[in-house]
Amino acid sequence: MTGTGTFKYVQQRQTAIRAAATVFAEKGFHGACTKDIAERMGIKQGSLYYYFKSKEEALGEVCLYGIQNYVEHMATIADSEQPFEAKLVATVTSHLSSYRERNEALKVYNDERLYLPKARRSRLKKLGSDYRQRLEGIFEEGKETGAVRRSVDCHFAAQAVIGMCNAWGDLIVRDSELDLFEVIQKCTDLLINGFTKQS
Amino acid sequence: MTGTGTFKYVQQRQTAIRAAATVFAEKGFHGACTKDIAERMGIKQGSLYYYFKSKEEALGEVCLYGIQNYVEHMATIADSEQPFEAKLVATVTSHLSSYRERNEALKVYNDERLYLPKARRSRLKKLGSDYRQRLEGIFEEGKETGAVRRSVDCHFAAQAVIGMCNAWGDLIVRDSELDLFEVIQKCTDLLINGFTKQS
Amino acid sequence: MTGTGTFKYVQQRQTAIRAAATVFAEKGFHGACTKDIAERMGIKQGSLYYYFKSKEEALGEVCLYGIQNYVEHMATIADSEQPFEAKLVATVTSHLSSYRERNEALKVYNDERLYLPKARRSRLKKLGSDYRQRLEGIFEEGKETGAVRRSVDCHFAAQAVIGMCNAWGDLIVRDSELDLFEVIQKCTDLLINGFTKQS
Amino acid sequence: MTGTGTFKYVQQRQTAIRAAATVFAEKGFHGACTKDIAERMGIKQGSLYYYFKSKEEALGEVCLYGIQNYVEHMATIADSEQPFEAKLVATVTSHLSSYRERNEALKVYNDERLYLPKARRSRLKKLGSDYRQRLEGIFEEGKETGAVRRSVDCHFAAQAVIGMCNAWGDLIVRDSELDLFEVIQKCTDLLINGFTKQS
DNA sequence: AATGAATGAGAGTTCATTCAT
DNA sequence: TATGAATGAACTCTCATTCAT
Repeated sequence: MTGTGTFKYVQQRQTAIRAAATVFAEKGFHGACTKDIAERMGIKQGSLYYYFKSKEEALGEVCLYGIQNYVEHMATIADSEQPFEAKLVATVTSHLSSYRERNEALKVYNDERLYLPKARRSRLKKLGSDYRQRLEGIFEEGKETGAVRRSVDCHFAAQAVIGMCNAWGDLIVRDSELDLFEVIQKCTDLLINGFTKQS
Repeated sequence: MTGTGTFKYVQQRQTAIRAAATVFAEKGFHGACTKDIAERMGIKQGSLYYYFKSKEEALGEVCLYGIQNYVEHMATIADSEQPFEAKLVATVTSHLSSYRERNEALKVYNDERLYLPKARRSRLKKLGSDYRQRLEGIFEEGKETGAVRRSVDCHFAAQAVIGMCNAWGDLIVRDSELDLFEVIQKCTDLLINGFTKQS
Repeated sequence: MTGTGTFKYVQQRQTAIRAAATVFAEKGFHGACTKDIAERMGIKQGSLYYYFKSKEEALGEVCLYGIQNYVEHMATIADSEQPFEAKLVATVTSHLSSYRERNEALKVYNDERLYLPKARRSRLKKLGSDYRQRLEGIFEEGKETGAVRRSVDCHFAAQAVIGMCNAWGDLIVRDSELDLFEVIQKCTDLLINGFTKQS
Repeated sequence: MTGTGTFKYVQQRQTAIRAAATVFAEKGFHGACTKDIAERMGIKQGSLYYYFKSKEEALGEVCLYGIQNYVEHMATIADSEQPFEAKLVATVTSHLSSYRERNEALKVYNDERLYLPKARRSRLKKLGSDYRQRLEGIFEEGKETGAVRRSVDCHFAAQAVIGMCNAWGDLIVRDSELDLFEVIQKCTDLLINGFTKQS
């Protein structure tokens, strides 16, 4: 790996990451083989190793790519000056939209990251924790302004939002006909109002 | 294969299924190897094939074991004579409790079933659909009795409940210290009331 | 690797070690391939791994096999009650005979042991040092009894004997027509008398 | 390939040969890789092929470089007008000094030459035989002048000298603290007088 | 004179699976 | 009912080599 800096190199590496994302998402890390990845980007199997030191490194890069900018989004949302409900909508929108755009990479992050070597996994974990903590912060803010019920456990709430988004994310990835905005709207409605009739 | 029906045979097969569940849950179907499964139940690799025709069959059995009685529960719940909210609580309770008892098998069903050959997968799918449809039914009933808001999309609602339960199920499997009943209570609270202040 | 204790297992493993010795001796560790080893013993490549965890382990076993009983011989010789010259003859005989019997394994020990992982290498090194030290001891004894000139450096002498035996060992392995006893006799003659005319 | 004759080209090729020598000496021919060689001389892997047609050719050049001038030395020594013992000292000195200067190349010649294609190997072999024959000649001369015992087998003697020098050469390469002249002196002492007390 | 990119052959290793015992 | 031994296919990874630039 010499031409690490070249324009073409950087570009091809991106292609490789996306190809890996697709294949890992479909077959899982262990079920996928490097040949599939290489073929998907139009090179031969061995050539993949010009871009990744190992299959594992490819997984790492895919995971990183998957969450990176969705974690960044969250920072923007959390720091913005909006009422609670707007922030919640923004969060769900960002999260689910990510699934449409970086669909596979995000799915891979969720399902396969645990096959990463410890060192790499904990670096990613930090990013994930940041995300959850900021979301918790949004709920706490909501409690202070009175938008959120006092009885709500903010830690639980953040986890639940993430869990639900990921569950729907899976469905979104699998079924490309799903109307993204409908899902977003219904999710936020559930999170805000629950299913039962308001008295 | 002589004593296929023997008591001991049946019992050992159950042991095998549970061993497979554990191993598949931890390493995924492709990441796991038959040797691991065999060792976990104290027999040698080759002997596994006395109980399963193939690794794939083992996966099938695990998945079936994973959802079987939780689907049956649902039938009971749906057919019972209770108000909407009670049925919802019962559903969440049943679903999450399953994760504590058959934890791994259920996780395997969720994460690995797609590696099953088509025929087998669609048989399981039917069970899954049954489950979702009955849950949808509960929501529709709720609407009729006025317990559920008219604006709620029952299909979406059922999916959302399942998604959230699975997301928490994952956490439950991973972290055995989580208080199951607390989770159940908070989930139902969210589903019923949402997070925002009731007016 | 289960049947570690079986008779057949132990026997086949020995066969494997000898096959590996032959192949490593001929092509060197890195130049050899596991397929060659397997074929030489009449099994398929993959089956080799029933007997060795890795190619490297095979190398380790070959090296051990190569020096083991020749180190043991040396202990017997050193502890025996013979005059210096008899011990020297015995040493050269034992060393060179080993090359005829375990020819390849010994060659492999000499040429390839440095490709072993550190841990294993140092365990072998200890055996080698033992050998040299005992040989040194023989020379020191020789000095005391007056058989060896006072000016001789015993450390150097031991090293030289070993070096010469290995050099001839190589030739012996390569050329199976060489008369072993002639070589032994000439070597000891050189070591005892040198090449020049006695005054 | 335009500037094949250029001064810079010739010089770089020498650098390449020496780099190859070092790497082959350390890892063996098959254990070494062209990337290592390239890196050691500060160029990229592919660029090596500007200087060598193949890895094998590199090995050939290294071997040649290794023995060339030490064979030439021998011619000078053999043709000189000196008594036997002086010639023997000169031979040992030349041989062992070579190890200090061209250490790796000579080691490579000894250990790896057999991986050369036949044609090239036999060309080198001729050089080696020349060397041995001239050395044999020295011993025969010695016999005629009465310096060497009549009972000595000249062919064996030459072989033994070479063998011992190579064995010590190995140690010299490995341990750079060894006092070269001490080794030379002790070797010649052994070859001339043997280890036992002169009567 | 040198390099980045790619290739393809082959290596070591793993593993589901089979089968005689 | 279970096992030891073996297999063969698949997979990851390495590397000598090529070639346009």
